[in-house]
Amino acid sequence: MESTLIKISIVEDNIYMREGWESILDTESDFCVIGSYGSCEEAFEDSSISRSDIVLMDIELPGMSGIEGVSYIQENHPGVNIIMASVFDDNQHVFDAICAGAIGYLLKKTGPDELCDAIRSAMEGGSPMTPEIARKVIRLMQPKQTGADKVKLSDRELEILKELSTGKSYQAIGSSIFLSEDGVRYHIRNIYKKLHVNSRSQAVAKGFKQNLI
Amino acid sequence: MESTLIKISIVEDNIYMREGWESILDTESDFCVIGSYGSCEEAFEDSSISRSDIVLMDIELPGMSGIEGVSYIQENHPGVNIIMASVFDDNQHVFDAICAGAIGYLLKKTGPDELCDAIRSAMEGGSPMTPEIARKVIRLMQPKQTGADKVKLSDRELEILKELSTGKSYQAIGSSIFLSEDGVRYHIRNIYKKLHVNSRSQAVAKGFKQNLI
DNA sequence: TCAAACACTGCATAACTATGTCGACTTTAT
DNA sequence: ATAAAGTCGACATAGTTATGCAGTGTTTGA
Repeated sequence: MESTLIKISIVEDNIYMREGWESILDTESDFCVIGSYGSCEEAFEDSSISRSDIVLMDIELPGMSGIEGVSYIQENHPGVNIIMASVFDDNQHVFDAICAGAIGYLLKKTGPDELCDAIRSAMEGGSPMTPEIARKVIRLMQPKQTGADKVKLSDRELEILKELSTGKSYQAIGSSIFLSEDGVRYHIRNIYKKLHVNSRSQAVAKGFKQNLI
Repeated sequence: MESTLIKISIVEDNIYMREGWESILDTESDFCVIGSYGSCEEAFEDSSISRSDIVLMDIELPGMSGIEGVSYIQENHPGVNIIMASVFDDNQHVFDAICAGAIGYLLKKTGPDELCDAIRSAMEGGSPMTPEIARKVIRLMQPKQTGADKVKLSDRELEILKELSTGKSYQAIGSSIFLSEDGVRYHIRNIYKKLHVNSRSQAVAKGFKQNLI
């Protein structure tokens, strides 16, 4: 079912790498490389990005970085699927790229076949990643608690902690959960004790850090 | 390089499904199914989970759910890699499974070859997921902002927002960043304006929601 | 049945916060 | 060169918060 060509643009400053990709993709009958650039600035002056199905983008680029490039494309041409390619596999790069809106993340050591598979997978709604990157992504999502300082708040306390994060006063919280102002005070004291804090903002911060909110 | 057997346990209540998996895995020379159970309770009475390299676990189980099972194994036998299998591919199930500590997530429609590949990939540090699940995971990580209400805080404001989340008073913040109490007041006013809030806890909450902190 | 733990209510107060207003200096853009 | 925007210092004050102490009623377990 290769009825339509997959239109691809490439942004990569290393000319050998770029030409390597081009020749790999050009030999596939269902791919069509419609743009090839050495920097984001160069790419964004042209219109082929907006017509692309897939953009293959390097992270380390002179001038505007690949991460910034992803944000730009996301803003201006949502719908274009961006696959990042990098020699880096550290958490920060992966995290930044994904948060900026990339839907896939490959390492440059990825072989020709895997590259082609990745592009087809991205077109079919997948998110191509090397297995190691996938594991990293999973680890990034998992709450990184030691388990030692894990805290159990009661349902009532959780309810009130959520209200706290909305900035309500004792009185306002009281009326929204049908409890006296002093009742709210009582629970907030206990929340503070359990979380080892002594202010609303600290409690909210801990709540977020521990995925309670 | 199949020098060592990969030890696998299965937790799945549907007997046909379970026996299907067993027979698939048994035909592979590098796999060894060391335990097979219809529920978490049954599995945890035995010792084979702790000796497993991989646990293949259903999400929908009678009694203790697969999600709870993952948490239990994580607590008691960290190091055991758990792959969830489910007919569900909705965000909540995927998210819960991953947060509980699963390192892979397959749909039950996954074929025999993919199942075997997934297990080998998990052993090599990967995170097996169907392409659709991978996309879901990526989407879960991406901040879901409309872009309209996206806010830019200055470096100074960000610095102070972080201090706010630690519960410091105006005075304390002032001395830690070498600014007068009133200077801190000035910035906090502006943070409130930009974030459309009027309390510290609200500001901190928004800061977390928008990944500013 | 006694104690202990929990879930509140009530009250008091020092400390802190949110917010308005005025003025000064610096940087950036036009 | 003038305006606009951003960063700060000062002062005032109503309103809110953090926290201590003292009760009351209910549930749970020994």
